[in-house]
Amino acid sequence: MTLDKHAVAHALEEMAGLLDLKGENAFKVRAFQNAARTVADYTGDLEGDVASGAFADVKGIGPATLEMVRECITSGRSSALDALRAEVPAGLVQMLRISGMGSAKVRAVQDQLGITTLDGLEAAARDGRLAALKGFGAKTAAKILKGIEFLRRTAGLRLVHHGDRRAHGLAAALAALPGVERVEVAGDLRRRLELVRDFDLVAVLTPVPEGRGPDAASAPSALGEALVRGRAASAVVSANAAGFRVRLDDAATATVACAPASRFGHALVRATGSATHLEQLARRAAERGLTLDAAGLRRGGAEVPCPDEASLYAALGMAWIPPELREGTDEVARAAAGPLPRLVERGDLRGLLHCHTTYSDGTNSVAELAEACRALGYAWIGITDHSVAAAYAGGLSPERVAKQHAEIDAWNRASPELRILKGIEADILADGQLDYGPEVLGRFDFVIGSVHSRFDLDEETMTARVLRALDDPHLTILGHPTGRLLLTRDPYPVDMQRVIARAAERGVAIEINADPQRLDLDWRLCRQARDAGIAISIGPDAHSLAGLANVDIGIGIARKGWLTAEDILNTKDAEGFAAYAKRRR
DNA sequence: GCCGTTTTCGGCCCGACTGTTTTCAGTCG
Repeated sequence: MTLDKHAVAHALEEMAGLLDLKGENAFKVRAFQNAARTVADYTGDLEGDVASGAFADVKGIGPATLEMVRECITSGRSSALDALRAEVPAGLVQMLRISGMGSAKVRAVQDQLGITTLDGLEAAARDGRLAALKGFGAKTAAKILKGIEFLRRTAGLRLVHHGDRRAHGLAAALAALPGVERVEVAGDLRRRLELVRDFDLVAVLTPVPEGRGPDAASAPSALGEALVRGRAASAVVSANAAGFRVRLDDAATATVACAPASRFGHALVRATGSATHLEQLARRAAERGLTLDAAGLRRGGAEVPCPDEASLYAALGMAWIPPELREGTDEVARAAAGPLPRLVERGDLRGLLHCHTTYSDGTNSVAELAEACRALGYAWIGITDHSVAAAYAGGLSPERVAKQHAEIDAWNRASPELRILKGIEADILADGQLDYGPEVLGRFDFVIGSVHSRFDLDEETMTARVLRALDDPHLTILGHPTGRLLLTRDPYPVDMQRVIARAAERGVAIEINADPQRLDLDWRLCRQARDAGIAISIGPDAHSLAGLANVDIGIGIARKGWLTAEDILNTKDAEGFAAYAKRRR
């Protein structure tokens, strides 16, 4: 088994963490982090280029990182990583994920208290031993306790794009087995929830011919065992005629419902809907003299065939409900009352908003991003590098802004088929001001304003900060409005009700930041924002060409929030979007 | 560990903030 580029990048990242914990040179640590990013962002054929030697010429890849990548790709493991794993306790690696704990503090805990587990750290934080350490104190101990609580609360969850890769890998392995006709990924992933724990799949099995006994090869338990033999799963947890459940290598489980083609629609609906959605469907069925449960859809004793989902919803007298909506809010009642709105689709987007170039912390040039967007079929792109206050990200001085604008003007003169709009992701400072003055802000076609620092303000102060930014007539879009980093950091405290009201009043759009770590605006607030009259933008927050694909994750969130093409700013043409941005000035 | 070159070792993104100190190390974005 070999590793794909994401798994290789993850291995390099883990290597960096372990080296850091060992007290290695910080630049050596960064070299592995840089290599991880280089691999994750690599758009070429990684396996082929490593084999041919071309990958050795990539900037940031040297002898040690090349060897590690090569080994991961050819053998699926890294001897250097295995050696370090044996040396550094796993609990220390977990501690690195606690906000406020870097390698220095973790090492202090290990060296001075002999603690190497989260449980041990928690006990020391509670009984005062931690606060007594040099460089620690009561506030640090309290912050670490909060961090441990966060880790426990999010344990076992994974980001949606990681879930996609894992589930589709399993689905492919299952689909390759004899007797399996079709496999679909269902469950939380199909509903496009931002975080997923376990997986649900539906498999259509080849029917057993009349008069012949059950085909051992395609019985659910046999399929589960075949997955384990093929190392796609680690163990079969349970199995019966209707399906099986396997454990994956990381303790998550995958439940596979097995159905004949005539009941595929029913199985997919069951495996996709939230519990509330399924209860509402069952009530609806009962109202119409039908029975809907795990066994199928029946009228009297007779099964109603559901070869696809539409036939099941039709039998219940309602329109097919897109999977993203099946959360048990009001989608069943709405679908029963009439057709649902047509949700936004990738093909509706004409422009791409929010991406970073080499001018700040992106890895591709303006021209490379523009070229890639043209190839993806976009008509325009809004470049938004970081602004001057974001020093860590190489934020643009006014002089660099002028240089970038000259480059964009040259592109636009030479390449009319894809227009570049001049944007900026301006920092919202602690007092709510944007970090450029009106003169510089006025040079941009549009401005995204985002909070990137001082997350520790209380809710009142933070809300006032964001409201003041919304008052700035240069602001076009409020970027990632709560600052959350899924599985890493909770949202900062901000009253989103007041933010939505003020954004509506001022005519400022709100972003769905489509970075899978953010997905912020949360889908649960999308309808409310739209109903208040707020336009929504979908921003990949791309820092590389690979990041442009974030848009697809963002589309899932927008759909989950019931948004249509008309609600989304990116569906405008370039002139329409530029005019939208100008009207507040 | 990687880069870039004045080709063999010095520099690597950096400023603000916090909690700890009582002048600064550690963390963050």
